Amino acid sequence: MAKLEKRDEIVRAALELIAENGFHGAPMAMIAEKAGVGAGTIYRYFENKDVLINELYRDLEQRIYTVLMEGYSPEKPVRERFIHIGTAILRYCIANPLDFRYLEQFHNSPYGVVHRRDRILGETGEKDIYLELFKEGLARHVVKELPMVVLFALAFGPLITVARDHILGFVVLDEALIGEIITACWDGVKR
Amino acid sequence: MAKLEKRDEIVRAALELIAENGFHGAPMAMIAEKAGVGAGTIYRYFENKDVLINELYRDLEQRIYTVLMEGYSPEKPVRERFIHIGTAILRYCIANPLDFRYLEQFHNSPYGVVHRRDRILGETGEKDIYLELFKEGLARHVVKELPMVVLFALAFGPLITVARDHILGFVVLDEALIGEIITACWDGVKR
Amino acid sequence: MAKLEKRDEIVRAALELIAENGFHGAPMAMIAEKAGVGAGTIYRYFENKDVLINELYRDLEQRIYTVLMEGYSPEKPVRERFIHIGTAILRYCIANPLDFRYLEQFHNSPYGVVHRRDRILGETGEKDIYLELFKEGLARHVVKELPMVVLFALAFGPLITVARDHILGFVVLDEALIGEIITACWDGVKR
Amino acid sequence: MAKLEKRDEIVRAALELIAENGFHGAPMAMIAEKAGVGAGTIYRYFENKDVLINELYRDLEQRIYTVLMEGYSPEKPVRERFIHIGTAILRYCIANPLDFRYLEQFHNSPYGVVHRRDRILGETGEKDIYLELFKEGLARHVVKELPMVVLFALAFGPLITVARDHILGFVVLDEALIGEIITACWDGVKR
DNA sequence: GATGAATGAGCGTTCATTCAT
DNA sequence: CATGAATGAACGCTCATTCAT
Repeated sequence: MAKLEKRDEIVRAALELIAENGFHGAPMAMIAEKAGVGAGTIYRYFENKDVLINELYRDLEQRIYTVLMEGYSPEKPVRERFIHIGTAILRYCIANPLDFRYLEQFHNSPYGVVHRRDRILGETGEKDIYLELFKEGLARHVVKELPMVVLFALAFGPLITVARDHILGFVVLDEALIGEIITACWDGVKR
Repeated sequence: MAKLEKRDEIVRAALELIAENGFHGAPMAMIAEKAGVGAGTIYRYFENKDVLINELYRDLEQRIYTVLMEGYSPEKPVRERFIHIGTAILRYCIANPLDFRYLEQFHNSPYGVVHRRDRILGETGEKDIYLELFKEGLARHVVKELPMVVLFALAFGPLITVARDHILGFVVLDEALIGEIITACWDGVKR
Repeated sequence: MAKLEKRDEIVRAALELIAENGFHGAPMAMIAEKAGVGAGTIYRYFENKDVLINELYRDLEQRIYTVLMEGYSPEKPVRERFIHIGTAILRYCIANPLDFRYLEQFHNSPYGVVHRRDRILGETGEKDIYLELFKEGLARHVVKELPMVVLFALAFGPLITVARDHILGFVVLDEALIGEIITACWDGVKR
Repeated sequence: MAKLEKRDEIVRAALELIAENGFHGAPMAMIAEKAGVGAGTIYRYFENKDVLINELYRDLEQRIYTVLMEGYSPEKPVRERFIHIGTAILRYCIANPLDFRYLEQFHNSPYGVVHRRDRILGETGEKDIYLELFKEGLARHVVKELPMVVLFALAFGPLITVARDHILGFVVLDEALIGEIITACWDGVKR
């Protein structure tokens, strides 16, 4: 097994276990077993469990960013781009429930708070697409004049909630419904 | 210290520690110390940690329900009632950040999932106001024809996100902004 | 409730709980509840749990001694007296399984060892009947010339084992079988 | 320390502490300390305390069975075989007092009851030698016509009692006395 | 005298991390 | 390098005992 393969196996195992059982439901020994490596080996790739959790998050964020950007054209109107991203996010969560569950575990934990606090200055990641989008929307007077953080909440908040409800089986999101949801979010954001 | 005082002290300590550090950042011994009681004493009031967590949640839910219902008039139009509740929720979260953090910890955990699943059949609690409200809104054709769960998400999702952002200091919610946010949520929900 | 009644209630409750669940299966609080007294009250009658356990044992021993002596005539032949006592012991164990279970718990525990060690000098209690009986048996040359302790083992050992087996339901002891067992024990002891 | 050595050290420490102080006088931490290992290490070899206790019992039973069978010839007369086994048991108990004390602790505890109940159907282990022996004895009309359980009691009960008395120092069993005791047991059992 | 709420030491067990092989 | 056995601090919880009422 090559070095990168091994790291990958560890990350995959950690993702799955943490997504399904939360942070305490994923002891290092269990991650190691699932990854097919020795328990000590994990520590060659990640200084400790915290680092593993944070790097896994960063990996995931990067992966999602790439997906969201597929077919994204900055020339299109704000509304269309908004719908593109929202739809992509929802589709991704539905197609990758483990990723979504992991992100939730992460955001709702001390890790998430620290992460957010770090973001406050140098914003990076998927939020930035929204940032750019909303900046343009504000300039063109097509979105409401609200703080960026609020616009983000109006656009993103409902998506998280429905994605969770879908994964837990409380609602079934098909393409039609996804479309309606994103439109409704746009209604909340648009001027 | 009277009997009820002691129970209260335990609940307060648990709330604070769990809100700030999550469930595993709040060992029973630490809760006991913060509450100023012996470790064993907690078990006179709560059968075990799970029970403590669930009762604390129920207490909180009850308290919030009472606040939300203050000044609520079922005769008023759907829109007005929607705004009343949304505003009350946001104000509560801002005024009681520990309560809000606790609710988040709870909802994003196995406890929360069980709780939600229980709700699906015999719905009870504060959500029911929304339920009733949206049912009427659907009957009067003033809200979008979407599954109840989705309407909840559109109405509630952004509130959670902005409340968290406020508590973390990413935005300052004043009365004016609260009003604008709730109105925007209504835009997302209304037909 | 009179003072002696209360003591009695405590002893009865302790006997039952310890007999059925062993020493750890009988917390002081549970004994108190079953006895219908406050937990602290037990400590007015018994200095601590060890004392309670030992006094309970002494009570039991006394009670059994009395029963064994019923209809016992020191003038009768050694063999007849042997059979009288053996039969009485077995009947008692069958009729009072809780007492028997308690005695077993006691003997097989640090308490029992201490108790036996205390006995080594000033022997007292039910064993003494045997002691006297065997002394006479030796003098009259009707029992084997073996150390007293060994005679005791030959006479008493099988009774304990069958009593336990009866209580656990592995054999049913009726009067006929009891007679055969005691006779067999006599065969072991007699010259 | 090799792997098997460590398991052995744990078993030895547990045997000694439990034999001397009973099950609750032998906390895992104390066993670990006596064995010269960390507390967590025990759990690499035994799933939990119950498993440790049961495996230790099984080890012991196996060891004793081997000793009892040394020089045992199934062709010899019933009486001779009875004496062989009885003598071997008594010698073993005297030579290995800790083993004997452990067995007593085990038999007089919930573990022992479960074990006995298991035996009642599919009998296995050292008792079976007696079983076979007594079956033959009954067929040849050399032992009394009593239930198997009672024959066991007559043969085995006194041995337990004298072994305990020897260990506690109430009697000194030399080879001559052992011979007399076993003969006396045979007197109890034989027709 | 009687009570039972309060205590905290001690239990069995888990798991992130280390380090000899 | 990779390993996984070993570690021990920390956890949730119990219960004999005390003491204010």
